[in-house]
Amino acid sequence: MNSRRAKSDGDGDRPVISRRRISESTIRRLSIYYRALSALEGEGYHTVSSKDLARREKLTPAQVRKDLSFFGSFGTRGLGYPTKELKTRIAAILGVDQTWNVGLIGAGNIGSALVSYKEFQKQGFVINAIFDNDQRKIGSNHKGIVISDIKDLAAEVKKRNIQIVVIAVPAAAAQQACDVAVEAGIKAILNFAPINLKVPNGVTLRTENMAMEIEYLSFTLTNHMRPIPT
Amino acid sequence: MNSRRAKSDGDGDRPVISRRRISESTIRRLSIYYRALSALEGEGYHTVSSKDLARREKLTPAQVRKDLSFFGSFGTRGLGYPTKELKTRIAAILGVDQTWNVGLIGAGNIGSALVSYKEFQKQGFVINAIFDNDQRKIGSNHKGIVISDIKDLAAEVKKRNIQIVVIAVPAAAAQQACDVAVEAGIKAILNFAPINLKVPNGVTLRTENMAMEIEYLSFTLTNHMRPIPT
DNA sequence: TAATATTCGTGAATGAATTCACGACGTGCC
DNA sequence: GGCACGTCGTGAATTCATTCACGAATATTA
Repeated sequence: MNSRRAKSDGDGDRPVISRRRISESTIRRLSIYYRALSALEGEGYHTVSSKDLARREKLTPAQVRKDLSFFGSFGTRGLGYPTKELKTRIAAILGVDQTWNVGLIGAGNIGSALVSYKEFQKQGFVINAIFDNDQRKIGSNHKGIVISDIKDLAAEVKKRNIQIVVIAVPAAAAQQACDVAVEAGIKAILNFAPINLKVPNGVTLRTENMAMEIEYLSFTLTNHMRPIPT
Repeated sequence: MNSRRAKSDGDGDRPVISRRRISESTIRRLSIYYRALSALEGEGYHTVSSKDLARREKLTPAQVRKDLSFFGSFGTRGLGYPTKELKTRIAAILGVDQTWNVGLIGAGNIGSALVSYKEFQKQGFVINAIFDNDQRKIGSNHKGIVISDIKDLAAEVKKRNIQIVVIAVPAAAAQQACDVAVEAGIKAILNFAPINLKVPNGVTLRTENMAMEIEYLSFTLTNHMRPIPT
């Protein structure tokens, strides 16, 4: 049994991110830079150096420069980066310069919290459909959004042009919810259930496992380790 | 006759960690193994091989073995790992074989959701104090827990032996909440505010940034990248 | 018991990410 | 202009993480 990783995407070879493979860490840091730049802009800074940015977010100047260099040359030697313009550029790279329609599966505790989560809205992620399979919830109004039957997900996805689905159902129901979303053609899923979901090639899945983070804390407390900052 | 060099007589079988630096990724995977083992135990497996575990969680067998080897030799050659015992061992390493008292700052949407989050309770993380600075909320009862004034945090931490604090307040108030917790002697903080908090040495901070995860999705959609599984 | 099949544990090899170090370029001052 | 200084952009060096590969130990079967 040859279990070497098959490169089975031979069919439609997409123009994968033109240049090089960008590491996950780099993308995460872009989010960090983006937030920092928003703050710096508010504080009135017109330019910012890699050193400033690094100190502010506890990174190294070299890393900031290297990360940004994957996407272009945005800085001016001797001066730094233009705050506002860099923010705009990063927004375009991350895709937060547009509005994304988000569908939420699960109208429970976490789901409800996400509907009101300001940070999502601020970045252009708009939840405009909620799905559940509980007949008592279906039809009721939640923060201005009527809760739909999950059976109607495919139809709603099409009607509302939903591009991202957030799964906030119990672990036992998560895979099924995921399958429904995939079946409807969704290519990006954010999962809050503490379980490893299976998705086909071509679908991006991110799992937000809150239990994992708190277990990390319990590990450091238990082992009296020197803490590792985020 | 021992052909291989005998283990250096010094640290032959030390169960204690701290020798080598354990990487963050390894700790995260321990959480994954722990959850997988719980499931496998429920499914009736008495033993599990690194291969099984790896396939189940989309990792490699070598990585599973390497991760576990940092903490000891738990397996039996030719057979695999004893499911139940390994689970117990990992629980001890992660510190989820005990109850942790958790204080929650912020009785808003996210805070409320966390109080009801089953996975926390299941792993022994018990929220037994809630703090807020909104006078209208203070004194009211939330799922059986009376909401306290954040001014009383230090006293409650002592009284209830709280070891972990979860911050679920708006970004603008997060650093202040964090400072109060640190001042009260808390050594482990889980932060849900989308901001980089400053903590002194000796305090472990983990930040759960949900916006960052959804931005990752928007990045992949924007750049038509090949998805990277969680 | 002996022969074969599994699977662990781990040093070595490889690969990936981070940091270093320096040339190039721009600013600001005299 | 000329000089001193600051900062970017990036190949090279380094550090860190993952995977390979194989000996040792155990299970299984005949």
